[in-house]
Amino acid sequence: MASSKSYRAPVLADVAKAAGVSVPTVSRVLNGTKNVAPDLVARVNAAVKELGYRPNSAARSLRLSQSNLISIIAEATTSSYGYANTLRGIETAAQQAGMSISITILSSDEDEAVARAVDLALSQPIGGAIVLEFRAAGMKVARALPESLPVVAAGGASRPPGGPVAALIDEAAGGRQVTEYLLRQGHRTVHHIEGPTGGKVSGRTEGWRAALQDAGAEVPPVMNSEWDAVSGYRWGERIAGRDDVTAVFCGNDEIALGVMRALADRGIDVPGDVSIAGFDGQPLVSLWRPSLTTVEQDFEDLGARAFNLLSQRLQGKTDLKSSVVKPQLVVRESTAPPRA
Amino acid sequence: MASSKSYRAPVLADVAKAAGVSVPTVSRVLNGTKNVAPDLVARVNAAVKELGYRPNSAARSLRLSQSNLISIIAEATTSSYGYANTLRGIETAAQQAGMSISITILSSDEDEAVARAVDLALSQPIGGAIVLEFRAAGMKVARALPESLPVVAAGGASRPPGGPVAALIDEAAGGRQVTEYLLRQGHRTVHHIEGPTGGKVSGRTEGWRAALQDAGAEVPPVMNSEWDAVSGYRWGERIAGRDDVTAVFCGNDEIALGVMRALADRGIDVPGDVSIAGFDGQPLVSLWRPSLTTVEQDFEDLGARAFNLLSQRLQGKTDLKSSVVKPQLVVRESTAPPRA
DNA sequence: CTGTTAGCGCATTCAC
DNA sequence: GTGAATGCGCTAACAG
Repeated sequence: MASSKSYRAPVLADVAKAAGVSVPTVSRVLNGTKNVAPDLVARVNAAVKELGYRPNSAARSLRLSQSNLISIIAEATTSSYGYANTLRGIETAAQQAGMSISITILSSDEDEAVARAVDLALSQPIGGAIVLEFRAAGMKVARALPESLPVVAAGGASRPPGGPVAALIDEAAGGRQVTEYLLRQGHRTVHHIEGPTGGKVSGRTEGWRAALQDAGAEVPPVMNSEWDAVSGYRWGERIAGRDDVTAVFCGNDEIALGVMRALADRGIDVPGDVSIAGFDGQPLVSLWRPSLTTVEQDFEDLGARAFNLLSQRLQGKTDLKSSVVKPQLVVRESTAPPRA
Repeated sequence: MASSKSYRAPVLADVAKAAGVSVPTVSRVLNGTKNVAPDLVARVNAAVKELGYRPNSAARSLRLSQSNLISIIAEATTSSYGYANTLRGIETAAQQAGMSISITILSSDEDEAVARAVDLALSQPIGGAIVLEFRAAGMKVARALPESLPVVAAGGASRPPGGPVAALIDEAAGGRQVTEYLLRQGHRTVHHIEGPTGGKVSGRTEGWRAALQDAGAEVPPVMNSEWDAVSGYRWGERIAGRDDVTAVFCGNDEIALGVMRALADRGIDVPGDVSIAGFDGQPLVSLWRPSLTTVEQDFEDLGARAFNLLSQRLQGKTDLKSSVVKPQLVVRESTAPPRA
């Protein structure tokens, strides 16, 4: 293989010379244009393989002013689960389509950070972008991107109209499912610990509230937490002292685990004294004791849908509808009817 | 802003015209070349801002035959923790250096999958690559990449000489630490559940074995598992029946959690009857009951080091030494002296 | 200090 | 069918 001292990657001209044809002919063969004599095709292909030729994508992008690189712009998340899996979903779908992905992480939702991230993303020859938005700030990014760039959003937030097309998780449905389930178990009401929503109303919270209202149950004040388990633990400590709380729907699995640990440390039984439910469906929560009832989300599917949407936009389709993934309630040991 | 019907991104010529100078002058201003009259600099900068000019990176890459895009090639992992955090470490470091990352996931370690992944990575104008190798197959990728491309490896595996420079986690030290600690607690020996190693000997296993041998302790047969918790659970079921097992060092946290759950389901007390230790240091394991003793690894640091190594190679430095991250034992509730 | 010229690798006109 | 010429946007060399 390549082992000469100063190695220069072969270009079309090298292939053309090796095959004894002209540069355009090689180009035609490589791009599948018809009207090339079969024997020339064979000679060109042989030369390509012989030299290990690879098209120079910079030149290609320049010439065609299009690219098979798409950018993913994502908020930094402490919880890696949803993020990593959505990414995997996008990457897998992109790979099948022969496209590459680049990723840019947003360090915060401040304007300056947004601008820097957008600059960086745009510093590559990208054909489109996917904005990953599980928390806030995604809209800011979408707005900062040039209008000429195809953009798709992916995430759980309920979206105001007018934004880019999106692949969404129907979080409201998930919040409703788990709340209705807990009410059905006989709880008078369900408390809710919410993660930081960045000003917007979380779909999880919407669904929870709607379910309570529909059932005529009291809607207790929302408890505000960070997304991590330590914050959940702190809420667990507070809940431990209250006997009006019999069921808690937590904004994500980490919070739920933190709450459960705090309750356990204080000798409060889950689900005997309090039922706890999470949101996300991280694989590990099924091993917990008690294993966690939670709302599972198929993040890989979400990622795949986002890519497919973008892919269609890239092909010029314009009347795209947002794609919605339904989360699914998984009942485990951490929830039960209230103590009689 | 841009809202005309057919929008064409401004190019240098547009800026030049707007500023009333020539194209190269604009280029000089943008690239910080000295020897440009201050008033021209000002006019150019104004025009740039006015038009919202962004350099076309495809043209730039083509002209300079270099790129500020680097590719990360990673094996698909079920556990997202180490992967996601290493990625974040790389991305953060890259972002500070003004570079972008693209990522390609290896679907398997078969030759064909490797070739496809390499092709895809190389289909972008990348300046270098980082191969993420926590399991096997990384060397295959490194070999398939052109020799002219700067490559750095990152991961935990002990590396045969001759490969690319690498940022490494000293897994052997971690395995040794945890094993020595358990022996010090009074265990006669320490059992070990190993993940799939893809033919190589895991550093974790090496360190474990060395520690036992140094202490003159018996070296029990290694138990082979997958990396996931369910596989761990199965080993837990088997261990539950054995009273010669008093301490188990698991290849990762997932396995450890699986083992603990299996033991708990059978009424076996951890750490009273058996001590369990993990490897990785996922944040959630501190919330477990009992909380898990484990070997923490700083994956973000690993990623940052890998990028820095690559960055230096990109700047032409050639005598680079691999960089080693020391993992750290964190003792929690899941380990204790054996029952007397 | 500034503008003119040239060419990176490729795909696409256009002649033949 | 095929080859010769052109230009995508940019920067490095050259002249002035």
